[in-house]
Amino acid sequence: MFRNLDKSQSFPEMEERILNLWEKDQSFRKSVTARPADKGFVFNDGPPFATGLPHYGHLLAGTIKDIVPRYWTMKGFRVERRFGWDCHGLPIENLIQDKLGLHTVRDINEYGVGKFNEACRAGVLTYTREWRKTVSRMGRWVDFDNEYKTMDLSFMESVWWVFQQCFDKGLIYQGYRIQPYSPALATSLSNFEVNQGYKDRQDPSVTLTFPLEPVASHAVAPGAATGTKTSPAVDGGAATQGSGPSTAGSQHSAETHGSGSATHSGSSADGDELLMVWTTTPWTLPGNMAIALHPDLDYVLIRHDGKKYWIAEARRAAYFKDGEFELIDTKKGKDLAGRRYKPLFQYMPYMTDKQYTILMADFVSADDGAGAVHIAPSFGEEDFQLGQKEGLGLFDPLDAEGKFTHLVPEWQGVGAKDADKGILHHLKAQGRVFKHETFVHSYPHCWRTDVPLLYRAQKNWFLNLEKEITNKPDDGSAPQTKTLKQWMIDCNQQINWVPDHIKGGRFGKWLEGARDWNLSRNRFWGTCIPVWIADDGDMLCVGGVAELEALSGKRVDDLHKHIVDELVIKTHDKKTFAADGKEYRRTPEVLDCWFESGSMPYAQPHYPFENKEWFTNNFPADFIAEGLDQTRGWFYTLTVLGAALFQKPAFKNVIVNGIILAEDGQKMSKRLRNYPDPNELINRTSADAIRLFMIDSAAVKAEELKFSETGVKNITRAVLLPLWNSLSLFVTYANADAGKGQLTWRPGDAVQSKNELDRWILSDLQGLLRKVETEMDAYRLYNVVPAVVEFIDDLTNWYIRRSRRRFWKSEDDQDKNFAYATLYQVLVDFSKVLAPFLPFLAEELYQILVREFFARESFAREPGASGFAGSPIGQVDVPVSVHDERKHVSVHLCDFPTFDPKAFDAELNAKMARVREAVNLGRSLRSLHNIKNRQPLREMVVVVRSQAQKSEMESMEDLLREELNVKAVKVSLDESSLVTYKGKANFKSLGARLGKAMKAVAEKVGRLSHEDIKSLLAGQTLQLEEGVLTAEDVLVVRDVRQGLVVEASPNLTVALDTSIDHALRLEMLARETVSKIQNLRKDGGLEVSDQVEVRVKTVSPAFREAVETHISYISAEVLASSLDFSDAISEDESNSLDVGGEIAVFSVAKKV
RNA sequence: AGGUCUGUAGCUCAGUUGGUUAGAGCAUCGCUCUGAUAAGGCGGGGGUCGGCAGUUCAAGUCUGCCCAGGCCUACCA
Repeated sequence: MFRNLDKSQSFPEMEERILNLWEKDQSFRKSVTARPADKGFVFNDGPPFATGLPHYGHLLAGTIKDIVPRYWTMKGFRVERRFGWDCHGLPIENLIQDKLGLHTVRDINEYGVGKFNEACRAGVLTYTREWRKTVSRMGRWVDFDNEYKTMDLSFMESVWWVFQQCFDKGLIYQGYRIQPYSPALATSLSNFEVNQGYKDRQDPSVTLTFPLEPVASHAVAPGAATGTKTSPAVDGGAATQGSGPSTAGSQHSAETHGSGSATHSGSSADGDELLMVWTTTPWTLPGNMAIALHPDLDYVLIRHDGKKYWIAEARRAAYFKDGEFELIDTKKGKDLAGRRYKPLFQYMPYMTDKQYTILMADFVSADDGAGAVHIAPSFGEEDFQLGQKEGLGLFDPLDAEGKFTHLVPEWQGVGAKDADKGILHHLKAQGRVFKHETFVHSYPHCWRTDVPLLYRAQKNWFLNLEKEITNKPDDGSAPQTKTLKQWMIDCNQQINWVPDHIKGGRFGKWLEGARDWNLSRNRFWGTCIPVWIADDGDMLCVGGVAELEALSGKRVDDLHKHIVDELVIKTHDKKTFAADGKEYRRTPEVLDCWFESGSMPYAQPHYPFENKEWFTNNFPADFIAEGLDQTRGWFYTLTVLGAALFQKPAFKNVIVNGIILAEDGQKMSKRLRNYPDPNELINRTSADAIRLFMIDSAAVKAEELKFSETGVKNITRAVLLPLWNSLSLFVTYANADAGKGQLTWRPGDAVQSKNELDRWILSDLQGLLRKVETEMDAYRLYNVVPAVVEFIDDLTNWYIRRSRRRFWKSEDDQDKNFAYATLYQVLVDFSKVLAPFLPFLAEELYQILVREFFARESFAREPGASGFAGSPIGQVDVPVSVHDERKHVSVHLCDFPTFDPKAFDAELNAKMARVREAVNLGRSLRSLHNIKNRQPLREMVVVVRSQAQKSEMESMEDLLREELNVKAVKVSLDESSLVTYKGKANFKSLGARLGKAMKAVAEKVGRLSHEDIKSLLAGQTLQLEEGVLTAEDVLVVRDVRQGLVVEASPNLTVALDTSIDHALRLEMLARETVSKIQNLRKDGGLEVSDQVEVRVKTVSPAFREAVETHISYISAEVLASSLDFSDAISEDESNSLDVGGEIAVFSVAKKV
């Protein structure tokens, strides 16, 4: 006996039950430990932030992260899955800041870093319970009990080790980078924060003029003109290299103001040339150090209003109308290189000969402005790069709050942006402003305080991607030396990306353009940069707790900032062991928390402090799955550190999922409420359906998915319900037949059916299996659902449809045994195939068909219990604890079925496909000619294309007769009487051969006669001017001959004889009668096996004759013990039948 | 602004090394079947394959430019 299915049960309820079962049985743990420890499949889970609730994006990624490990578990691998939590970083710091009312970095420092950090620690896991609930409810098996957290001591210790590895390889350095800086918060911001604050603002748009020094003096004796300044330049340059602009500034403030008119003395004929320069940030002008031109752009010197201006030729028209100027000279940018100009201000120390000269830069364009760029290396990315290249040094006259310092006395104490006006006013007075406008552009603002950001050079810790690394191949091959970046690019080539285009596209391009990674953040709650620095600049990098304890002499059980900042390392002379007085203090920054995420493969197993051997065998990971937004995030940081430490990729396979949008195509938004709450939807529809819906979409190949509830419902209808109905049919009949006890088949018996239909569905299942294996091995999840849907269609709409009578009223017990054995086998195997995708429904199938059944069997074998055959119909209540030890407790502990070539029969599949095509053509014919299926027809003709197909089709004659309700099937090879042939050129075969003659031949082929094509089909050839035609070169088009009921496809031609005589009409009425009585049985709530007494009232002679003629057929079909005519039947809408005006009224009563 | 992905039926998407009647599912309309009933089947309508140019005997498919949308990146002065 199988458990009788509860018709009113919902899928979500079933899922809840399965969750309890898994919990009770410890199925997840068993599924892991049942597989050998030395056959691991490593899955790494990217840790989410628990500062918010899980949304559909997480559910999608979570589903992928569940399906793939479940699949490989069933393939025999041990797949450990530990959940992880990302604990550090700005999201939690911001939350806590809001909670505590701390607005700025200064506020936090005053509040106390220790208290602040402890508040972060206490608040970071707020939503973990909700996460666990939702993730589990979706059916995801992941270990929450052994979760890892990035704030764990062991995790942070491994991160230190990773940092130390990089440090020891010389990859870590300190340097400047231009960063967005919030003057209000006195801190630099991350890109993420910057992107939140873009908005339009008005800024000045100013064109300035810079007088050039005479070319002669410069060209003849460049040293002479500037000779007096050579020595301070060297000093200044050296100073700025190491310790920044402020010290340099204070040393030179007085003596360097002289460049103006004094050096401009030799005002020659050319001395009045003015270079036009455009800027939108006047506040950066006190930091101007040079002007950049593009070497290959043309610049023109023109005279206007008595003055001479240099401007990019392409920009000239934007400033000077035709006819209002006189062209004096044209030069390439490179011909102006090195010329000196008169600076606007004299605040800056003199640091290098290149200061206040024209430099060459490729980034200069003539798209707008004047084709000349003002360079302030402290205040712009490109300015900084150029400054580095040319050795300009830095000059940043702003304090921590973005206000000018004493270095710029006129505006001392004024905020940078606020100084724009004053600076412009000053320059106008000096006659240096050619044009002053205002324009609106998108500019980033501080997302917390709304003030415009400044871009300025900040000192940071970097990972050097250009540093060379030599690997240590473990396969004995020769070591190779490449830059870290090149290693990253090479490692990427070894990764299997799904979809493939990410490898060379988005990710590959990003790698090629990658720049040194800024690792430091001036924040509080994170893993600290483990570098201690002495007053003389000497650095110690600490790589673990034991090391820190040894160096500091203190016990350490937490590595957070407020703890380790207190630890001062005092060193000793290596010879005398006397304290040498050097004190090392930790550099204040914490690490970018992406560094922690990228360290996850090492930090989760606490490598190398623990699990050393395991790690050696299990790196890189086999599989990860994350969203497209991780290209610059986790995918990148994993790759950088994998390449830096081991010159290997950190993962072998990755599935990249796309963004989930709301049904309306908009982003999902809590405010707009344009999507259903995930938990509510799961409880309304089912996790299985949601899983399958998400997997059956482009979202598993990095494209976006419009989440639609209709889509989820469609999955329920296309997959869950048909499967459930199939199970229901099987259980219903198996239980009914079990009560009768005449069948020899028992669940678990091998299928030995000779029935072609049985062999076909088993073969078809093998085809599915092979497809699923192929796609899963390639991580193409999106190809699985279509194959599953197709199989379900084969199963329900052909196998079960065709087999229904075999279960229902087969007189052949042997064939019935075959049918049960086959359907049982198919359902059990199918449940295993579906298990990774539909973990709940697959489990329910398995529990009902296998585990519960065998539990009852063994229960029934106990004294006093009855066996399978003798059990009463109905559910036998067996405690779950009683089960057959030979059977796995869960489908997820089973092995994934392996493809069996012996059971796969491609020819049989093709044959069945042809028969189904014949049936479809026949159905189509009936439909087109308005002939109901219940009307039997005399004959159908099937024309096939080969002798082999003829005998094949003949062997399926019974099936065709039954399916199409025809009395006889004639299979033929000659269709001449049914269709006429026309030809169409086969471009594929002819095109390559004929080339340009193609068009002419195509036309000739179109004009070929019926006979021409017939002879081609018979194997002859046709001679044309352009060449010889064979059957292959012509696609045959079949035109149905007038007046015939014929349908043709390339493979088959089907004709129906539609003449209906009296006998056929009676048969039709008999079938209508059966159908009507069956419906009345159903409406009357009768059991499938109930006997009935039927009475009929009719005045129609045709009906009377039909019932009398086919009384035994009708009685047998409807299980009627009696069938009588009677006039004493009260008629209503429901019990009367009207076929073409012939009317009958029925009464159906259960036989007592 | 740059990079990248996407654009095919009302909707969601397939579409092989270029080959001539461009497919499927859903939706819709019509017909139909059924002791699997939260169903099932058959058929109809519905397309200038985002646009323009090019290569070719032949372009949804290849190339170039443009348009639209998404994502990532980005204050080019």
